[in-house]
Amino acid sequence: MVGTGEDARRRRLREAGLKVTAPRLAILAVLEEDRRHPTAEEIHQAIRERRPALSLSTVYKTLESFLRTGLVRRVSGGGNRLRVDGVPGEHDHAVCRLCGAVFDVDRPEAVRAAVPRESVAGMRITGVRIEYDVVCRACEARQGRPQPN
Amino acid sequence: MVGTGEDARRRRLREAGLKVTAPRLAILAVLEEDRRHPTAEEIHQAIRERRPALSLSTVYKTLESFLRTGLVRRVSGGGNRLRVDGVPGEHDHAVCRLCGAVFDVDRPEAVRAAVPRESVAGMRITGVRIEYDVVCRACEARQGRPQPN
DNA sequence: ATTAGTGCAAAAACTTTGCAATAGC
DNA sequence: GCTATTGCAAAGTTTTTGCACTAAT
Repeated sequence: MVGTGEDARRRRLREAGLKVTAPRLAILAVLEEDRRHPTAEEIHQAIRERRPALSLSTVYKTLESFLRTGLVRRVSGGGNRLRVDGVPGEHDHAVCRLCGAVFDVDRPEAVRAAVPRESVAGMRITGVRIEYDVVCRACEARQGRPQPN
Repeated sequence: MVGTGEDARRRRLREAGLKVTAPRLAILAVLEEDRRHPTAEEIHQAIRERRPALSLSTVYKTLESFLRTGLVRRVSGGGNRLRVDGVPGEHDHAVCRLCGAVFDVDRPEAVRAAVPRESVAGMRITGVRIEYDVVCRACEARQGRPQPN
């Protein structure tokens, strides 16, 4: 187990070679708690309630450093906005093609076993992302009036 | 075989319920020929050489209609820019984490067999996207070595 | 003490929209 | 002829940048 408290967050940051700062701890905490894979803007909003000083630009810079050091991975999610997944562990995502919501789904053992991990087409693999396009339940229910996108 | 000539393109458009127009044929042709999964801007540039009137806004509108009718599928590619794949057939993508280049890779039989196709977490699947994060050869050569992570 | 990280404002990049003109069916 | 599609310009979003300041190591 990795642990979910602030201590664990400090450790994760240090291990990634990043300085431990309040914005980073806060962003990491939001990513752990909010499993909807919030956009930069959403993270910013969530933290601003308690820390009004946090700037959106810091959120972007922080996500960039998290991405660069592998602390989080990118998720396509809805539209073209930046979304990341901060929860470690091999799992995949289902993205609603109508509303853009992102859901965690776990990776079946058979898939785990079959997917290449070392290299593909002669290039070294540093990560594998599997995404399912779906229509989520809320949108399925709302289907009478499909949303233009 | 699907065919790669203009006739085939006309047919694909009609079957998707879209009117056959010059911009659409041109965009479809670029997507077939340029396997780098060009961004909207790149498609625009490529076509402008021969058809200066084409507007970037038409490229976006067209890609949106292709996406909506399933003529192309979305690829995450580098950054958050819109990139699509217009080549039918089940294949996946390797995305260079440094330069954002996208390469087609085929889906091994074992993966094909293992990946869920019907539903996931109770939601109906309409498509599955598998993406490998890699460092492409050009970047590997340019950087000395990929970033440890 | 050093250097990475932050916040602000401004700029850049990317995408969408409104509308009149045009072309496909 | 009717309607979808186009092209342009303008507006809207999202992300990046420069820089002076602050805080972590």
